[in-house]
Amino acid sequence: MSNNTGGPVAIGVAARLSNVSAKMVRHYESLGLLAPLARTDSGYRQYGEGDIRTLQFIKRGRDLGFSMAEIAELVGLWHNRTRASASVKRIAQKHMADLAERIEAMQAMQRTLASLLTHCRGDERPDCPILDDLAGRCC
Amino acid sequence: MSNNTGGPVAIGVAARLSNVSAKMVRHYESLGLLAPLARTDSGYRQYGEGDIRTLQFIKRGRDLGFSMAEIAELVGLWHNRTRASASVKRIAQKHMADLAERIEAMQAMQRTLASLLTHCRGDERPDCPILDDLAGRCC
DNA sequence: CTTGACCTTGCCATTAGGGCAAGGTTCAAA
DNA sequence: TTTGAACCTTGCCCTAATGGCAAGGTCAAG
Repeated sequence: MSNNTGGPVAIGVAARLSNVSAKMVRHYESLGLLAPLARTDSGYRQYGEGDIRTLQFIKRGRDLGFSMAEIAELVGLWHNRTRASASVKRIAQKHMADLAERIEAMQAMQRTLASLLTHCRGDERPDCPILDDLAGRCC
Repeated sequence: MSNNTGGPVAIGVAARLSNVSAKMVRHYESLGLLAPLARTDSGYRQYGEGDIRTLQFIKRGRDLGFSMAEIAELVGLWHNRTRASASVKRIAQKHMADLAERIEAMQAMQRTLASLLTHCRGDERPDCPILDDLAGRCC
């Protein structure tokens, strides 16, 4: 069922199957996220199905905004059959909190900018409340 | 009214007055955001009031999330008395749009994570819907 | 045998800074 | 006068995740 597609593949195929660039596939390997890879006699890396699945796992984690450090932890837990799901949940909750904090900071910027934008005519004339604010509108 | 605090100051004072690290003050100079600086005989940089105001302008721009490239444009417009406020407004609107896009991407991550988190018990047991999702829950 | 697509390693660039090191300067206190 | 602290200088390395390029080796089809 799972090895019906044949043996190991080269990096280009692994990249296409995981939707990760070959460059980043090598990078993830250098970060220790992949088990030691087989090589052909000529030095080409060989990726098995487990490697492809790990790459897909990493890709999905990146798409959800996890840092590489967090993904390294998650991959470790994924490969550890005696993990506690609490460990995974803790990482995900921390990431949620990080996201919330960053979103709030950006929303605060948005609010200030929105206010400035409503006051700026945006015409040919030089007077501009946005520049006035940046220059310290209080003085 | 404006030069009542005396002449040029050294980088540490400029840094404190603008709330920018001395390191970044030098960096902004290297980016061409400051007018050519005077130096003492011994090579110390000397900052005048205009330089301090420019540093404060940059700081405020950074706090609002503008990139250095955008700030360089804004500083140029600020120093240009014949600018059109439309040019400033265009930059600010572009930045607003960028912020909105990034916020939406992060909110999408949040939604997915929130859903996964509600399904994960987070106890001692290894089964974890979060890992299942990362591993490609469809298979 | 050639050509083109693929692979290898390695280095540089990006953003907006932080940090450290080695050395020169300034000023005030002892 | 000397000394020490606090300040300044340049320059180099580090971050996170990724793109890009270059020089060279490999493989398969024509």
